[in-house]
Amino acid sequence: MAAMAGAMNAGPVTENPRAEAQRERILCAAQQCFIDHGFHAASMASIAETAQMSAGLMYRYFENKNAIVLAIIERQLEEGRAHVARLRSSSDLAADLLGFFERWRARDPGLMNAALFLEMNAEATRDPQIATALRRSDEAMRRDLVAWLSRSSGEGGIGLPREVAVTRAFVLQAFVKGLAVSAVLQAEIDHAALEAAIDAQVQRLLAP
Amino acid sequence: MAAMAGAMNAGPVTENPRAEAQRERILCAAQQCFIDHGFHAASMASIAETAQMSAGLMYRYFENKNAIVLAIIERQLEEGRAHVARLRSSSDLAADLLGFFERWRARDPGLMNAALFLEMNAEATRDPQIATALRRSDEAMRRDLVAWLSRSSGEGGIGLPREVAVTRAFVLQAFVKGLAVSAVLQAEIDHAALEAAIDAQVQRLLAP
Amino acid sequence: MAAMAGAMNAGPVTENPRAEAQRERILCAAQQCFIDHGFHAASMASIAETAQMSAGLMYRYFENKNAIVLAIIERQLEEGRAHVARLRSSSDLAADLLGFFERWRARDPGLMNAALFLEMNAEATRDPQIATALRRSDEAMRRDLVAWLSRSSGEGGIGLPREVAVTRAFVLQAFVKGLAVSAVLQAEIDHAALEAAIDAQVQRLLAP
Amino acid sequence: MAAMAGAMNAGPVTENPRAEAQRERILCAAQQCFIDHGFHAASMASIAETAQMSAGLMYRYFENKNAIVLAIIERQLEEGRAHVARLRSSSDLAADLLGFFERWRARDPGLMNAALFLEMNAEATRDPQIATALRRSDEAMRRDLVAWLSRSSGEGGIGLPREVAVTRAFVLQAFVKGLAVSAVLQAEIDHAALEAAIDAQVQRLLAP
DNA sequence: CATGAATGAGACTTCATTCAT
DNA sequence: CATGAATGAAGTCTCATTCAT
Repeated sequence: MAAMAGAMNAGPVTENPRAEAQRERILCAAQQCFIDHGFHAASMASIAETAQMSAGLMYRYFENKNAIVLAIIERQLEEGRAHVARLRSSSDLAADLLGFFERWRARDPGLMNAALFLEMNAEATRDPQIATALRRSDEAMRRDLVAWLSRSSGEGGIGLPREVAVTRAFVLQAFVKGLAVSAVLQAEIDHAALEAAIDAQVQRLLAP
Repeated sequence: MAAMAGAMNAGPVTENPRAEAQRERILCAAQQCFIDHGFHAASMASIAETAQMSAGLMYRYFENKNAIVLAIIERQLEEGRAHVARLRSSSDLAADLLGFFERWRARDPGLMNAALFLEMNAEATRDPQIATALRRSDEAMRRDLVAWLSRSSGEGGIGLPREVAVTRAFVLQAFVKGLAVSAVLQAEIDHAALEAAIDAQVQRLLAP
Repeated sequence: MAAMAGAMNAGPVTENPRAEAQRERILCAAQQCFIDHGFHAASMASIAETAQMSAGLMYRYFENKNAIVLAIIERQLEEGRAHVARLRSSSDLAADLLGFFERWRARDPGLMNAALFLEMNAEATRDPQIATALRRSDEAMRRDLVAWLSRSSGEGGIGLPREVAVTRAFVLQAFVKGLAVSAVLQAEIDHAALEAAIDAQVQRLLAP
Repeated sequence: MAAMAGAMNAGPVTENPRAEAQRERILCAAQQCFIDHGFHAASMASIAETAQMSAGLMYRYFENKNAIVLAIIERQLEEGRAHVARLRSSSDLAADLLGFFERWRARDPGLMNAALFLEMNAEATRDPQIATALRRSDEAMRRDLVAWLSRSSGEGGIGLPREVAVTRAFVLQAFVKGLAVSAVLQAEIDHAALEAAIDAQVQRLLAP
């Protein structure tokens, strides 16, 4: 079973390591360019230059510029989802929220980039493929959230009734997204006070 | 104060009504195009067609495409700020939040468009002019919010201590922004339950 | 009636003389380039240069390179058809055939170009739009031919029975096309002898 | 004579059978691709894929794409010429012409392809190498034709005077080419009537 | 004031060809 | 002998912007 699961994920990686490394190089470069200039303004030429390869070569690994955009989006979404899976307690959550905010504000490159996140949501309004990807990821995250909220506290959950958990998860997601938006303006805000406020919010959100 | 603010904006309005009408036509067209295709993908030609005028004429009223983008952004921000100014009680707030969410989800054309809002925030990351505009608007809204939160309830406020109000305002803003983001995916959500959850959030947010 | 017919043809011409002149410039340039390099090898840039305008401008008058190709094809076909309409007697035909051959061989620019004709037929094999255009023109020419062959000689026709005329028209068309193909190699051939041979062929083709 | 002709072509065949097999694979693939997409639109990559070999390998057997085109043209010409060599009587000729037409129309892969034939003639207009190849083949076929037409009927010929034969051969060639052109449009035509018409044409063409 | 024709830069993409492995 | 990754040039097309009319 574990082997199978491994095989399922490893498939493309191990099948052709060289190709996968190239895809990786392209995606990293693309991510940088998209962050710097946006999906539309970033040119294939600039991505190629960042990836240190010819523009034509990228078409061996991606059908389209659009395919690259999609891949970047999927990637960022997966990364975001991984964070949710790690939640354990209410104090975790408050700390995480504050942590995310600070890292978004600092434009930590290891995290889902806030500007990219906003742009992909805006684009979802117009591109059905992106909308589908986003919706799927959004729902998956909400499912994880609901599972965590409705699990008993003995099992590392919060112990909310299921119906309540669904709406709370939605509100929580909205709050997280809002922190991402707020982070892009890099407003100066008192850290300790913010921590208290977020903490209070979270308390209420997780209360029965 | 109100007079000053009015005077600052009124300049172009009273100077030349004809020109202002033209600007208005262009901005309406541009807003539609930007919503439909995004800031970059919308072409000057499509805006001109929507505005039923020649492409060249637009350059008589706006220096370039970027100036139109900026103007649209300022416009949307002003509109958003107007809503905040009307807040009076905590029940107002909860109802407003739910109302905004539903109208964003329905893509109500009379409201600040969610996709546009996301895109302008993303763009603020890259364009200092947009960043400044957004930051100014954001701070103004927060000031209004803080004023309302810290005014005594006898004067139609909430009566929070000033230091507390500042952070609460920030958190509240984040929550509103998050609702805008959440609205673009048009997820199905139980309306009554959401109302309850938002209400509870607001209660906490406004509690002493 | 004449006025109507005039209006019908003049439509695009008189509607916007400037635009029509530009289209004409483009088409002339395109024809030259297509003759010189073929439909595929001729670049939009080379056409633009020949037409002495920027490449981008051509897209104001034609949606596509393909649209230009199509227009050129239709144009050549119309021109070809006009010749058939003028046939009156069997001596006309023999003289015309020889005349066509010589002009094809000399690459007379005022005539349907042989290389272009071959290429468009080859392309008809792959592009349904071109196939349709060619087929329509081919059939129209054959109808004209049949009409002429089956009209009584008193009315300037040949007086063949209708069923016979149909096949003869087909064979005659094939022969004409074959002369076009033969012309591209510019073989040296005794003119007088060729005239006699063509004459004999035509005699037989028009005999009862 | 036959030995000499054989020797001229045999060079590469006997020198290295392996290499010749590879060339053959490439040429078959190229022919298919050229028929499907035309000389220009067919890519080396598609030819390589059809030939089930790497793109790079083809350059071991052909200097460049143009060399492949040339080889394909020579090949098709040889094939065409082989048919002429088999002519024996006037009834042969009429039957052959009809047969060719039907097979061209049906796009019989075993026969010189009509679209390819047209394209190579068009290209001969621009590429001197192709022109030379075509002219040589054309003349060779005409010589064969003249030989047959001027041979006495006792020796399986038609018995025309030589000067007459030259022109008749030219006209006959033109007619055959015309049938090839006509075949690409795949017009519906009454088979029996066409047979009669072709027969009559041929009668006249071979008459003294 | 208004038009829309015109330009030129630049975007995406394809492809013949080469070369390290 | 064979591969296929890599390149660079070239091709089609779009678009913000200008300017003669």
